[in-house]
Amino acid sequence: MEADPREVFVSFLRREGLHVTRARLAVLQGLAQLPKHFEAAELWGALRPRVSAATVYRTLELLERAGLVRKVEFGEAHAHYERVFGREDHGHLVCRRCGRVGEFAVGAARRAVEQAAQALGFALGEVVIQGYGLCPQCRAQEEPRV
Amino acid sequence: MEADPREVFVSFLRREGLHVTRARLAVLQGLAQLPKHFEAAELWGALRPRVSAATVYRTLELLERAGLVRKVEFGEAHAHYERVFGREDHGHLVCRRCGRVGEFAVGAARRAVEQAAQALGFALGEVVIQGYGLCPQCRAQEEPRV
DNA sequence: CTCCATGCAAATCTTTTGCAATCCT
DNA sequence: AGGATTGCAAAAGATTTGCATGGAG
Repeated sequence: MEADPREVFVSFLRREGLHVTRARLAVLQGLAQLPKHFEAAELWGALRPRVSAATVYRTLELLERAGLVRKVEFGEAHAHYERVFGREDHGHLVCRRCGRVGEFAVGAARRAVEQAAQALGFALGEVVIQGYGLCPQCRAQEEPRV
Repeated sequence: MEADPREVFVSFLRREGLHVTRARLAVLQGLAQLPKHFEAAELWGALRPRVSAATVYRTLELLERAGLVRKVEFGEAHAHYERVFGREDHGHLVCRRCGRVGEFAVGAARRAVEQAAQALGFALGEVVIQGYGLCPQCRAQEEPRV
């Protein structure tokens, strides 16, 4: 089922009584042309027709609510975003040196969190699982021989 | 072994050829009087003798390198920090409404991440596992009856 | 004595907001 | 028409940095 992102977004907007505007669609389309992970500034710079930064942020929030985008923190000063057109369930391995991001499945890990949430009485929503370290490339460069 | 935090910090500073100053010790001591999780501003406000905000940030970075503090992101605009005097291994459950934070052990979950890191060739360092949702209190308030 | 560290204030940077003009429905 | 949305520029916050003065080794 999980239809075309545009469908999803438009439905979302209608449902919320919001307008389907050119700026909003431009942002949505911009997403498709960027790597899966991106920063607000990158998206802003890639848009055509141009959309103001303010609107980009405003729209990112809507896309998040619509379930098409996820905000992720990689330990840097600014936020990163992740396209979520296909609702996978995965964690991130972030390279501390070059920022490269790898993904992996989190089946077991997620279950552990769900269990903990239940024990503490939390109604669990999103789960974030991230590992920080050195990617293979930077690792090789780092230890030329130890 | 894992001695007194002050010992750890002083050793760290010596090892790095840095000075053991009054401001640095004040920050370290301030940590002990705050809840386990705190924000830079809270720490800054609690210090006596007074230490400038700039120095608080500079010192937090040193404490992080010394392994006494961990920077954590709870999805808010500003960073949060966590005291790590006893190197536990845990994840966080963050309430989206009130910000309350619960902790839980992450044995199995961590192993899953280690396994993924190995598969991808990452040299794994820190692992962050966080769940977002509603704490019991906010949950009760949220669904007065659905 | 020589650097390192601190404070202060200014500078950065990202994200948010007020408001008048403009666009959907 | 009528409320929602946009762009612009200013505001807001958190964190960082330059630089002269004071402090640790």
